[in-house]
Amino acid sequence: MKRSFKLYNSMTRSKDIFKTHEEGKVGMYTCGPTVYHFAHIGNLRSYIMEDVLEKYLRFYGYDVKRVMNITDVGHLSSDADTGEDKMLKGAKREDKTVLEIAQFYTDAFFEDCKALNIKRPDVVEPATNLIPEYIEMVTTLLDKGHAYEAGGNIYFDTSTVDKYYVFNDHDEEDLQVGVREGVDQDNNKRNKADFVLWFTKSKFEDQALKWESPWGVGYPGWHLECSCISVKYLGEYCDLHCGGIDNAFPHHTNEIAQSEAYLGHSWCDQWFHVLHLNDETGKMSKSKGEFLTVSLLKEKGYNPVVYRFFCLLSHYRKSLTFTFEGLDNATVAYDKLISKIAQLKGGAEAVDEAVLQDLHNKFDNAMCNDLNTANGISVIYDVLKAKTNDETKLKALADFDQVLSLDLLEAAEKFNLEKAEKEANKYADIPAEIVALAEERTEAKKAKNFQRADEIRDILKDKGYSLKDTADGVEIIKI
RNA sequence: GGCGACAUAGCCAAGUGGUAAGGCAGAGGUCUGCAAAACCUUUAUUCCCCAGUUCAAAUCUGGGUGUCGCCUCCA
Repeated sequence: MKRSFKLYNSMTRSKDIFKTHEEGKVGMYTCGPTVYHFAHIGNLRSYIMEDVLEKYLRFYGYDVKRVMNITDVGHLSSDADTGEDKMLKGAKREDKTVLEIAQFYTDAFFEDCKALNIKRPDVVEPATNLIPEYIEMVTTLLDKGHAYEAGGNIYFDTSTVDKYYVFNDHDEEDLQVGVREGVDQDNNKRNKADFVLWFTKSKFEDQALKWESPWGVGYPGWHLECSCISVKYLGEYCDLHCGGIDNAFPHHTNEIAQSEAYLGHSWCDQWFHVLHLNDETGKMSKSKGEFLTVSLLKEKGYNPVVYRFFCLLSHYRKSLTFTFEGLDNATVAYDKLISKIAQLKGGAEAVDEAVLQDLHNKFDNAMCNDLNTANGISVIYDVLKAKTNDETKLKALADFDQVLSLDLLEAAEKFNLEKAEKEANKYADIPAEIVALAEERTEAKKAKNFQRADEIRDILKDKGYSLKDTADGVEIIKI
């Protein structure tokens, strides 16, 4: 019997049984990055968890179509006249054109994803590719009376939808405008929560990207792209929409309002939000200046996959504090895990199907309970401890790794290769004199002349080498 | 000011009414001359605090406290 997949839904605020509009098929939308700078590892936490979600849906048996946008235009820090365009800011910072910036950071983003074993979505669409679709949506919203023109811009009128605050019980009066520094009130708005669909009166003299529209030359507002890209590739119904928790309001709230107003029916009922990665000072944020990237982790000698492991060790719906101590902890745990897997010898025996099924169920049980990756990982330890043959264990690990993507088998194989190579060249960089002494010590040990053995160890220590007896002989380490 | 989430050992973390998973670190042991590695065993009478419901609460309810997030940069 197939287990039902329970997933927390931010819209209902409860763990619900996952459902789709079309049997067996999932249309999944992910809010992609704004490509004005490198992604930091906090951004990537969301993409890692969404990747696990996507892979689990496939593991479960769904046919998944996943769509992601790339925000390369229109993401302003505010609708008011002081708002900055993030892309433009990035371009200025690096003395490049907006398009160069977009291309560079899009490529960088997918490189980071690759390092973290995040699969590229089936469809990746830059926002600037769908201008005609945006114009069509805004036109329809104006025709239906959901939008209005004021002060040169087109706004969405949030008072025209039945329920605007879908994720929380905000009271319009209690919303504070300008909580953040640098955000001012826009007096063109009829309601506090109204948002811009299309800018025609460009606030930026040097705005690089502008398009003709029925309302004059301008550019789209930020929220429009996700609605249009989703409708274009997934049709009128989106089964599952993902993103970081900070996007729930206003971004996702606005997407829902405009999409439903445009389509005339409900659009997406299931929302998956990943909580933030914090550092010791709070939320990790690009605007604070310093932020951690994948390449920085690599520079410091960390394996990016270990960061993925670190993320999977905790639940996506809990904020996670990043510390290097925590990452070190994860590194040790990961390396131990890999060295244990490396000792498994496959191929000799037949897979024990009953045990394999049992392990599979255990893993599936953890994952179908709101994607409990921490429990999923502890099933890896269950596999290693299971009373069964190595072939069955390897099969089970390969099974889980379709979802976890922790390189369990690949890293183990690499571990063994490196071990063999190290064994073959173990004395390559060691002077012959030292090797001779080490061998003499081994002989002394065999002859139970421990005094001489320790003496040689001391001599070698003075010369800058330490000895470690291993199962395969003696290892000489340069200090 | 409003809205929301979270609080479990030295650290990370699971747990969704039936008597506290797992990992890291620590302790003890086995094995090796000693180390190291490996393996085995062990580590929370109690889950932020105070009431309440119940035969039974980390789990449910009410009230506190603390931390974090959102309220037009963010994932």
